[in-house]
Amino acid sequence: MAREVDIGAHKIMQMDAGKRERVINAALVEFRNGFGHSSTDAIVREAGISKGLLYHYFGTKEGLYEFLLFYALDVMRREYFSLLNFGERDVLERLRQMILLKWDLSYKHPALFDFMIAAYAREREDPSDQFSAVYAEIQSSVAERLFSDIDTALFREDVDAQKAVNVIQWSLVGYSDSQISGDKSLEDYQKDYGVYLAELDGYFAMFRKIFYKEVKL
Amino acid sequence: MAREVDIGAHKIMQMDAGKRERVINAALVEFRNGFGHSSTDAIVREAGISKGLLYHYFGTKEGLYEFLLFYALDVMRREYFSLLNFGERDVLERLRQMILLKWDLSYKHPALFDFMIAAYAREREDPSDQFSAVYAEIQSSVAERLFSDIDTALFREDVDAQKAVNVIQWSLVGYSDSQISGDKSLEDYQKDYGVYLAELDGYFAMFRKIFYKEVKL
Amino acid sequence: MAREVDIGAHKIMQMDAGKRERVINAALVEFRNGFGHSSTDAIVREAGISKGLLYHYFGTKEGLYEFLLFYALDVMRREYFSLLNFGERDVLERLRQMILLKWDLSYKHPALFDFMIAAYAREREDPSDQFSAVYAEIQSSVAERLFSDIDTALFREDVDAQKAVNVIQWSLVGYSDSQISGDKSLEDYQKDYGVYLAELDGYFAMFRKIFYKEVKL
Amino acid sequence: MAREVDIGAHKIMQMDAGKRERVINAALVEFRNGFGHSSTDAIVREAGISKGLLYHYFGTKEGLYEFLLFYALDVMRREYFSLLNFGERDVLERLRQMILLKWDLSYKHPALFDFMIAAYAREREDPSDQFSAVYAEIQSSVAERLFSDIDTALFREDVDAQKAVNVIQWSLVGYSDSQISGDKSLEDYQKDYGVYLAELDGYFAMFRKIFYKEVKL
DNA sequence: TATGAATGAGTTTTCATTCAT
DNA sequence: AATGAATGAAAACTCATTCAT
Repeated sequence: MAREVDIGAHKIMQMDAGKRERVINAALVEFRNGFGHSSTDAIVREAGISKGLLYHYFGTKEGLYEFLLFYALDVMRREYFSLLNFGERDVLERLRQMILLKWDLSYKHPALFDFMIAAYAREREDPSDQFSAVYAEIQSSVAERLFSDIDTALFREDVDAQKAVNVIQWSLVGYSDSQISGDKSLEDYQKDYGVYLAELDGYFAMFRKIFYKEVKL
Repeated sequence: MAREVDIGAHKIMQMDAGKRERVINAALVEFRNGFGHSSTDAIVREAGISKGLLYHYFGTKEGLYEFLLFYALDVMRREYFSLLNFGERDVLERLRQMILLKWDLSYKHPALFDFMIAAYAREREDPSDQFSAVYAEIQSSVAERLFSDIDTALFREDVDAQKAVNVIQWSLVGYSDSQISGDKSLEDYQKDYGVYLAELDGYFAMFRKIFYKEVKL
Repeated sequence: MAREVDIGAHKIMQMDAGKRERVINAALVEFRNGFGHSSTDAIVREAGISKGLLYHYFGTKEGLYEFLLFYALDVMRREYFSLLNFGERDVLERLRQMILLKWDLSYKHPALFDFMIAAYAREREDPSDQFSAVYAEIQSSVAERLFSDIDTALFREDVDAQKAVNVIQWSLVGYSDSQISGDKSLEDYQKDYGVYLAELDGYFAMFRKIFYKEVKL
Repeated sequence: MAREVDIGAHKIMQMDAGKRERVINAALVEFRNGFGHSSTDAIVREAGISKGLLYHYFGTKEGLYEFLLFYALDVMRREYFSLLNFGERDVLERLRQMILLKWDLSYKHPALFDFMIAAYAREREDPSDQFSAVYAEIQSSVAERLFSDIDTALFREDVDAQKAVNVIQWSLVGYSDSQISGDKSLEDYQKDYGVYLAELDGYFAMFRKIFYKEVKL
C-alpha cells in the first residue's frame, strides 16, 4: 500500500507555474551530478531566481532534493504506473508495455530520468529515512503489482515461473541500460527508436519461445 | 589491448605496507559516500596519519581518488580477471565461475567493492579522461574475452546465441545486485553463502534447460 | 597607446563606498609586506568584513592583488598623469611639477604608495602577463610623453640633451628615494615639506646652471 | 666603523666546499623571488641535499636568509670595497672605478647580485634588527669612504660639490638599473660590454664638462 | 653528519544558509 | 514574495620544522 505523498500541498505550488518549472528543471539538471557536487548557486543562476527565494520555498538544499524525489515519484505515478494495464494477464505483454512507457518517460523527461538514476545510485549514501521510504515505494509499488494476477499457465511446466520473470525483468533493465550509453543525443534516440523496438521484440520473441509453452496451431 | 597502469610506480608504494593499507582502506570507506561528501579530514583521522602526509603522497583529493581507481583496477586484475579460466568453452560454466570470483572479491574486499560501485555511478559526472579510460578498461577487458572462443554448438539452434548470452549476463548482474541489498553484514553473507549458491545454480540449471540443446542420454 | 583597464566595471564597485574603501585600504596595508607574507585573515579582520565576502568580490587572493594594481594605476592616472602640464616646454619645469605631484600623491595615499613600491619590487617574481602589462603602462605612459615636445634649444650646445634629461630624471628618482628613508612619519613629512622643497629647488637651480645656456641679461 | 660579522665561524663552513657552494647558490637563486614565495623544498632539491641537513646547518629559513646576507656582505667586501682605490682623489675616476667593479661583481656572481637587489627591496618587510644592521652597513660603509678625501678643488666654484656628487651617484645607479632590464642573458652582457662602457664614458665626459672647472691647456 | 617521511598549525577557498531591505 | 550581499563554519591545501633512523 503505497504511502501518499501530496506534492500539491508543497509551498512551491504557490509559485507561478512557468517559474516553478524553470526551478525544478534547473535543479534536476544540477543534481544529475550528485548531491555533493551540485551547487545552489548554479541552480538559481540557471532558474533565474534569487538565492533567497529558493530557500523561501525549500528551506534547505536537502529540502529541495527531497521535494524532487517526491516530484519524480509523482510524475512516475501519473505518466508510468497509472498507465500500466494490469488487466493484461500475459506477463510478457505487460512487461513490453512497461518498457515502452519507460522509454516514453525518458524521452519526455530526460532531466527527470537522469535525476532518478543518479538518485537511485546515491541511495545508500545518506540513508535518511525519508529517502529510503521514497525509494522503497518507487521500487515496490511497481514490483508488487507488476506480477500480481499474471497468467502462470502460459509458462512451460518445467521452468520456475518466478525465476523466469526475474530473468526477463533483469534483462529488460540490462537492455535499457545498454542503450543509455551516455553519448547519444535525443535526436539519435528518435531516429533509432524503430531499431530499438525491433531488437526489443526480438528478445520478447525469444522469451516467448523459451519460457512459454509451445503454442499448438 | 589494455593499457597498463603501473600502480607500483606510485609514491604511496614507498610507504610502510601496514600504514598504506590503513590509508587506502580509510579512503575507500570514506569515498563510498561519493567524492563530494567525503572529507580528507575524516580519512586522515581514520588512517591515523597527518593531513600533510596524505597530500605528500597524493597531491590533491582528486589525486587520491584517481589512485584508488587504478588501485581497484589492479586488484580486479590480480584477483578476478587473471583467475578466469578462458579454456572452459561452456559459456555457462565460464559465467558461473566468473560470478563466484566476483562474490569472492566482494567478500574479501568489501570496501573496495563498494568504492567501485560508487565510482561507477559517478562515472558520468566528471568525465575526466583518466577515469573514463579506467572504466572503459574495466568493462571492455572482461567483455571482450569473456565470450571469445565459446562453444556455440551447445545452444539450441532456434535461439540467437548472442541474445541468449546477453540475457544470461544481464540476469547475473541483476541477481548479484539484488543480493547487495545494503543492510547485510559480512557474517550474514558467510552464513547465507550456501543458500545463494543453491539459488544461483537453480538459475544456471534453468539457463541450461532453456538455452542449450537437450542432452541425449 | 595605453590599454584601458576599466576599474569601474569591477564587482567591488557595487559595494558600499565606505566599506569598499576600508577593504581596499586594509588590503593595501597588508600587501605592503609582500604578497607571500600577507594573509587574507588579516585583511578581513582589519576591514571588518567576512572571509566569504572578500572572496565573493575578488575570487582569489591573486584576484585581489591584481585589482589593487589596476586600482593603483587608476589613481595614478587621475591624480598624477592627468595633472601633468605637457604644454610647459621647459623640461626642468615639467619635471619639477611632476615630482611635486608625486609628493602630493605619496602624502595623500601613503598606503597606496607603499603598495606600489612593494609591487614594483615584486614585478619580476611572478611574471604574469597581466601584471607586466600594468607595470609597462605605468612606466611607459609617463616616459613617452614626459619628454615629447620639449624645448631642446634651452640646453647648452655642447651637452647631449638626451643624456642630460636622463641624468636629471635619475637624480630625481634618487633624491625621492632618499627621502622615503622608512622611519619618517606623515607628520614629519608635513613639517619638513618646506625644507625638502628648498633642497629640491637647489638641485633644479643647479641643473639650470649646468645644463642650460647662460641667460643673457 | 663597520661591525665585523665573521662568516668563517658559521657552522656551514664545516661542510664540504663543493656542496656548500651548491647550497648557497641554490638558496640565492630561490630567494631572488622574495623570502615569502621561496620554498626550502626547492632549495634542497636544487642543492641535492636533504631537508634535515639544511636545518642542521641553518636552524630556520630565516637563519639561512640571514646567513646569505652576511655572506653577500662578505663577498662585497672582498671583491668590491677592498678593491676600491681610495688613493685616487678625482671622485669621477673613483666612481668610474666603482661602477666597473660593480659590473664585474654582477657578472661574476649574478645570483648573489640578484639576491642583494631583492633583499634590499625587501628591507622594510620584516624589520628584524639583524637585517637592518646589515643593510645599513652595506650602504654606509661605501658611502662613508667613497667621498672622503676627494679633491673638491676640481669642481666649478659655482656648484655645490656635495649636490654634484649626489647627482653623479644617483645617475650611476639609474644607469646601471636601466641596463638590468630583466631579459638580457649573460651572453648579451658580455657581447655588449664595449657598448655599455662607451656609453658610460660618454656620461663621465659630460659630468667632467659640466661639474669640473675648465681645464686650461 | 645525513636522510626524508611525518607533522600540524596556518592559510586559502568554498558554499549552504541567513537577513536586512 | 523577492532580492543578493553577507556570513562563517568547514573543507582543501601548504610548508617550515622535527625526529627517528
